[in-house]
Amino acid sequence: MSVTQADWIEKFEGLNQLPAELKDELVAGSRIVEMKAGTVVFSPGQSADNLLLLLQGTVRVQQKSETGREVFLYRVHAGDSCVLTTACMLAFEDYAADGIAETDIRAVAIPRATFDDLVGRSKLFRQFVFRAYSRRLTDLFTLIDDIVFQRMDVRLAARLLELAEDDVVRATHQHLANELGTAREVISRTLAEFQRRGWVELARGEVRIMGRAGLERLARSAGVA
Amino acid sequence: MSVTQADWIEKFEGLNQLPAELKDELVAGSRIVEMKAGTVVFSPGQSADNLLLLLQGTVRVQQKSETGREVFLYRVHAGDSCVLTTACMLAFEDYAADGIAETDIRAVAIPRATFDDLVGRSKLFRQFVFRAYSRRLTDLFTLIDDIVFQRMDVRLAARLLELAEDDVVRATHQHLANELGTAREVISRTLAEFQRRGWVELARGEVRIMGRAGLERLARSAGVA
DNA sequence: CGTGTTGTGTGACCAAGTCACCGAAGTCCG
DNA sequence: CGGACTTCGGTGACTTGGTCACACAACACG
Repeated sequence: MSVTQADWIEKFEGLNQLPAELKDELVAGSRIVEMKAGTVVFSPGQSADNLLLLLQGTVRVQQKSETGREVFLYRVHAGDSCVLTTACMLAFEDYAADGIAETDIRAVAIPRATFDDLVGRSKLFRQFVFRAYSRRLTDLFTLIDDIVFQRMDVRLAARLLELAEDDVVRATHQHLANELGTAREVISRTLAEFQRRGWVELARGEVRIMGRAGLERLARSAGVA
Repeated sequence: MSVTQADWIEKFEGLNQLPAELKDELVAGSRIVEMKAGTVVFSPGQSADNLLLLLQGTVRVQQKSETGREVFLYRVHAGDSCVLTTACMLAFEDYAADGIAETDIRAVAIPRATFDDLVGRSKLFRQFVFRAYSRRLTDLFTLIDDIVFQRMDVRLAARLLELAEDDVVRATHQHLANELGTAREVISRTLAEFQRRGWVELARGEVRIMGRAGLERLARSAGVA
């Protein structure tokens, strides 16, 4: 098992340059966890005792609004910035968002003690943590920017391209609406318009992309003055 | 001078409990800076070499959108969370927002080296930094929530109450529009409505609050189901 | 006292969110 | 198979918010 254990650390740019001694400590002090799709990975009120690094799957981070609706905040993919509960770890005060596994996931759980120790001892590890953190912040900035200034059709086009696998997006209109923080009807109407233009074909629970070109042109028409 | 220098550290809950030795190092390794109202405190592309702790005044943090307009992100007050450029310090990649002094300000500048050293050595200092950071995050979450779900009149009412000094808000409609990420016309219309209800009186460049009660009731009607 | 400049008011129009409701497509049984 | 139920998508009427164009009032300054 120690082979697979030692393995994951190399996947994280920023961690793979740690001195061997710290790598060992990190590997020894953490364990690998698996969760089913749909699991609530973390939620407000539940203090996070572990920092999670996502190895496989995706986690959706959202906030339940006071009005009961949800706001999609960001999505954590395996491999990219990956630090999931940094915020959660650091949040001594309540963390307002919760995270839900969208797929089955595998992650490395680093206990708070190990985490804190490493932050204290390694400049590289600090950089890793801080960088992930600041990426989250910039993501939120651009999200706000999008929400405030971007037209829905543009945002939807972009999101469809992001979510597509083999030019197919498996999601109900309601799901898409949640992702973009809007109403189902708006999505339905916009998709209908896309269909009218021949860019997509619609079926229950899925959107087939027929003309990437059109969607891409619209999506890129973002900040064009 | 060392008296006033040593003084500021006590103002920050979280720092004032540091062991004397580290306090000395922090004081020795930092300096106090002053800036005029209107100064750009930090901006994208300009790597922040100092962590700033705000002692006096307020700084407005905003993002210039690609479309040229501005989004107000948050405001840093002296005394409260205070960590201004944490994000900036940590942002090895580009920090997308910029900060502008709204008033004349005084701040403590902690060079990156000192900062990093302290983060490495003191658990308390780490907590201080992380807590400030997570507060920023939660602020952004609630901001997003507001933008997506809250009506403009509610948000405007709340903001007026926040900004009022002696029941007077000195700001043009354009300023208020920027704060809330909306258009001037919307503010004008909403204020006109408030005036019709006898809650405010309008004059060029200022809003006088005549009936706090009404505004407060509206502002609190937030997440009421 | 004219002449810009800046702040505010207004109407027309479009984009987006809300509400109410319907029908179509799946699901689950007996 | 057929009916009952649930989920998903479509649609029209209406409200709120954002955009555009333009008029005018308040101030600033020579």
